[in-house]
Amino acid sequence: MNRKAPNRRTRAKQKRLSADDRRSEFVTKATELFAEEGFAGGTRALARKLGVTQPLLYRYFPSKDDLIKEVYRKVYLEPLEIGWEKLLSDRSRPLRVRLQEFYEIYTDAIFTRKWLRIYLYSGLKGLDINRWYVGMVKDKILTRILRECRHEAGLAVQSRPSAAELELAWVFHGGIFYYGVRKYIYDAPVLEDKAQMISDALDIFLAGFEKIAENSADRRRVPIKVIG
Amino acid sequence: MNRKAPNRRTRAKQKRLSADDRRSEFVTKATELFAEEGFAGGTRALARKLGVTQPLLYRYFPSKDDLIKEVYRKVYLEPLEIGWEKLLSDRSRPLRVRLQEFYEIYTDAIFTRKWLRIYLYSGLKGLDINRWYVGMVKDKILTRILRECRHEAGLAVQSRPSAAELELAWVFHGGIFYYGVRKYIYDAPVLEDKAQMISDALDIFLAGFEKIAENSADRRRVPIKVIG
DNA sequence: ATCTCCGGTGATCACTCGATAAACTGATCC
DNA sequence: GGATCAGTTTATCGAGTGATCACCGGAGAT
Repeated sequence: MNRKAPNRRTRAKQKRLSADDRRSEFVTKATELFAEEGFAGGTRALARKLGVTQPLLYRYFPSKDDLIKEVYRKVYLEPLEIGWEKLLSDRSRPLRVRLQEFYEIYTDAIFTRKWLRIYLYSGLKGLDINRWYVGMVKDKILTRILRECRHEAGLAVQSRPSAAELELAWVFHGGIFYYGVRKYIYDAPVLEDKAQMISDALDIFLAGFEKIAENSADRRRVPIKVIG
Repeated sequence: MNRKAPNRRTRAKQKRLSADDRRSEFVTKATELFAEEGFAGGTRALARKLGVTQPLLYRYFPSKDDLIKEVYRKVYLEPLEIGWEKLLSDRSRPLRVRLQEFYEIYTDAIFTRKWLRIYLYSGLKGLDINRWYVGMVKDKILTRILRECRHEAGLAVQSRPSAAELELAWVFHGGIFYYGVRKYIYDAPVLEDKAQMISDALDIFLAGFEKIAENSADRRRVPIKVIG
C-alpha cells in the first residue's frame, strides 16, 4: 500500500503492528472466523488468519471468551449506527416511504453473511446480549412503527402497544428478517430484488394492520388513508 | 417400572438393552444433547446421559458423524408425518380454515426447543439436507398455498408461482417461523396464543395477496384497498 | 452345567484445545 | 551505541476430544 520505506525489503508478513491496530485486527478476523466456524473456531486458526502465532492473542485478550465478547459488542452495535429514530418518526414524510427506506437501510446493515451468522450463533447460546437486542428491536423499531401506524390510521396512540399488535409487527419484521436467513444462511434462492420484497411485505402489513387493530381494541374505525 | 424379577436387586442402571433399543436411545439422547450444546457436544457427555460408557457408542455408529446424520434424518423427517397434501388441497373446506388448521398442526410439530435448535444448527453448517428441507417447504407447502389462493381469488392457476408471489409466501411463512425462533431460541416473550398469532398473520396475508398478485403482472402501484 | 454370543467396560492412543512462561527482536530514547 | 520497552515467538502444560483394542460377564441355547 504505502511505500514510505522504499528500500525496505518486501516481507511476506509485515509484523509488529501497533497495539491498537493488532487488537482491532484480532476482533475483525475473529468475527469472520466465528461467523463461518461458530464460536468453536480455534485460536490457532484465528492466528493463522492474521499471520501470527497463537499465544499472541493472549497479549490482547485475557481469554478467548473476552475476545468473543468483543466480537458480540462490535456486531450487535453495528446496525445501531443508522439512527432510525428520526427516520421512522419524521411525520413530514409519508409513513409508507419512511418504512420502505428504513427497512432498506436496516437490511443493508444486517443482511450480510457475517452479521446474520454471528447473530444466530450467539442467539443459540442464549446470551443476555441477544435478549437485549431483541428487546431493543421491540422498543426502538416495532413499537415506533406501531405508533406511527396507529397515528396514520387515526387510532388513539397508546404508549405501549397491545400484545396482539406487537405480535403482528413481530411477524412482519420476522418475515423480512427470515429473507436474510434464507439468502445468507441457507444459501437458498430468493427474490433478488430486496426492495421489492420489502415493498410487498409492507403492502401486506399496512393493508392488514387496521383489521387486526380493530379486533384488539374496542373502537371502531375509519378507512385507511391512501398513500401518495 | 415392571417388576418381573421381584427378588432381583434394584440396580440404579439397568444395562444390557437390545441392540435396537440401545441404538434408538442413542439417537434420542443425542438429539437432546446436540439441541442444547450444538454438534460440538461430546460423546462422553452423551454416554453419561445414557448411563453407559463412551466406547459403547461405537458399537452402534461407526463415527460421531454417522450419529449426527441419524439425528438429522430423524429431526427433518419428523414434521413430514403430518400429511399436509390433502389438508391444504381439500377444497371442500374454506381456504382460511385449511390454512389455519395446517399452520396450527405444522407449528405444533416444529415449534419445540429441540427441533428448532437442531434445525438452526444444521442450517448454519450449510448441509444439503437443510437445502432439501427448504426446497420441500417451497414445493409442498408454499406452492400449494399459492395455488389455492389463486384459485380462491379467481386468478389463473399456473403450475409454478412467480418469483414475487413465492417471496410473498416465504415472508408470510418466515414470519410465522420466526415466532418459534423468538419463543424457543431467544426465550423472548411472545403472544402466548399461538392460534391467534396464526390467525392474525393469515388475515394479513390473505388480505394482501390479491393486491400483490395483480401488481406482479404489471408493476403499477395502486392505493391500498380499504378493508371492510 | 457348559458353551457361546453379544452388549458393555477399562485402558489407552493420537490429536486438538485454551492458556502460560520465558526467550527473542525490532524500534525508540538518551 | 547501549538501555529499555513492547510486540512476537518458541516450547510446553493439562484437560478434553474422537476413536480403537482387548477383555469381561450375563442370558439363552444345547
